[in-house]
Amino acid sequence: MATEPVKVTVDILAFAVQQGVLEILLVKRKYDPFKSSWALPGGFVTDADKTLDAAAERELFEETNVSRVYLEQLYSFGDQGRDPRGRVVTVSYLALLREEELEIKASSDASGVAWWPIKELPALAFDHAEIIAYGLKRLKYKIEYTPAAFSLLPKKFTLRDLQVVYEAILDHEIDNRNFRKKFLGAGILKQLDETSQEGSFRPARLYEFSEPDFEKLPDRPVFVF
Amino acid sequence: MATEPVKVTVDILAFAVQQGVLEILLVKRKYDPFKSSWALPGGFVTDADKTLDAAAERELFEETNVSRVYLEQLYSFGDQGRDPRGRVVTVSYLALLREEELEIKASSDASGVAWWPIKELPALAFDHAEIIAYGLKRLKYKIEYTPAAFSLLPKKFTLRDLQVVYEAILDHEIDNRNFRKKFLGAGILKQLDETSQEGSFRPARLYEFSEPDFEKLPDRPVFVF
DNA sequence: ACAAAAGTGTTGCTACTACACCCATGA
DNA sequence: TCATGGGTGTAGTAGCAACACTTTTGT
Repeated sequence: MATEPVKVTVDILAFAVQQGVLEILLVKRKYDPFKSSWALPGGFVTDADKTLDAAAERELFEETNVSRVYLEQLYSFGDQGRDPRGRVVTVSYLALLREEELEIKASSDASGVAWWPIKELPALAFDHAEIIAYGLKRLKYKIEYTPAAFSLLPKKFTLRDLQVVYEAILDHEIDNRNFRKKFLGAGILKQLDETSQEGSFRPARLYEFSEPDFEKLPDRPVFVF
Repeated sequence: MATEPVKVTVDILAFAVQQGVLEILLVKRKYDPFKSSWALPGGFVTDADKTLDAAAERELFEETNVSRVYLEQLYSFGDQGRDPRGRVVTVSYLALLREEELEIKASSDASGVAWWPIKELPALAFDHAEIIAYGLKRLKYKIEYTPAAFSLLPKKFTLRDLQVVYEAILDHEIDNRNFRKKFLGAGILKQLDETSQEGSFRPARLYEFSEPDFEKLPDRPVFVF
């Protein structure tokens, strides 16, 4: 049973919704293989990483300087031949970033790190197109069955902001009356006394997600539109 | 960035429902670490395994002599210290076996391979108790949102057989009128002209799962009870 | 005729969809 | 006063939970 050593990487699917568009973070590869192709941020798991989650967190931080984001393991890819350097098993992670936090990214090595609209992806290294397709499916599912969408919004947001996130990810329009009814009825939003003034029209009320209220619900609500 | 080599294993959570009880397949370890503890079947990924799925299939076959079963990747575990031999990343798999096929298992090295009721597990090696807990959660979810339950039943089954599978996995009783109504209404069962005679009482009609009919449905049915 | 499991309907309620107009604000 | 996005209600429908008795068979 002598076997070539296997290498393990974590790759991160970092999503954000910016100006109503769902985008994913990609890096331009500096070395072969796939030199100067776009690829998912990620890298090898090291002894310093106590857990796979920690490795993903570290890799994401190295690219974006953002920490404390929503991070969740998705799926592992390990087909032979997916990396020309040898057997590589990649554990993929879903990360959800808030638009407000994205400025920070610029402070990292700006060259070769960019947000790409999910509908206009460039050619990708390795099997990363396949990994993104899988992750996108999971993301659509997650916002319908978990409060994951709030990880893409600032602490205070309007109902319109929330709806924009759902529409960007699900890729279709939603009736705003039904949308608001479901979220307001779910009892997981705390209405604030503040409003958001965006232009010369009626200001929108701000809300916060209430994690404790969510946890107290007898059954998990479903946000299917 | 010199790093100890990482090893990758696949471990299989093989479930079956026998006499109305949900059971999982465990093996008694022959070597250290955890010698003679019970553990999940599995082993290292080798060069001969073209994919991780193939590695899981191979490992399962080696323990049970069963092939062509439902097999699906669940989650990867890679905390430092979970294996005293070094950094080991384990990709866990869910396998669903039909009661009828289980005889075959005896033909494998009988010593140290056994089915354990999920509610009466022995002490387990490594972090396998945690892996099983995770897999069980996923299994409960899967039978409510996918036709996975049919992978635990023979090709021909009665509605009672199907209900027994749901009750064993969900671990609670279900109203049989509502249960039958939902499945008969879903349009995914083909009623056969045969019946199953089990004793001195009314014979039950046999059904088959119709995969094509399931695929043709406009939206996925939900089997929540 | 009896024991055992198979099989069957209804009612009330909840939750969803579809749909169009008034409100508040700054310019 | 106008332009802009914020915010609201209802009616019809579909699907679910709760609930108990009759049917078929072998002995």
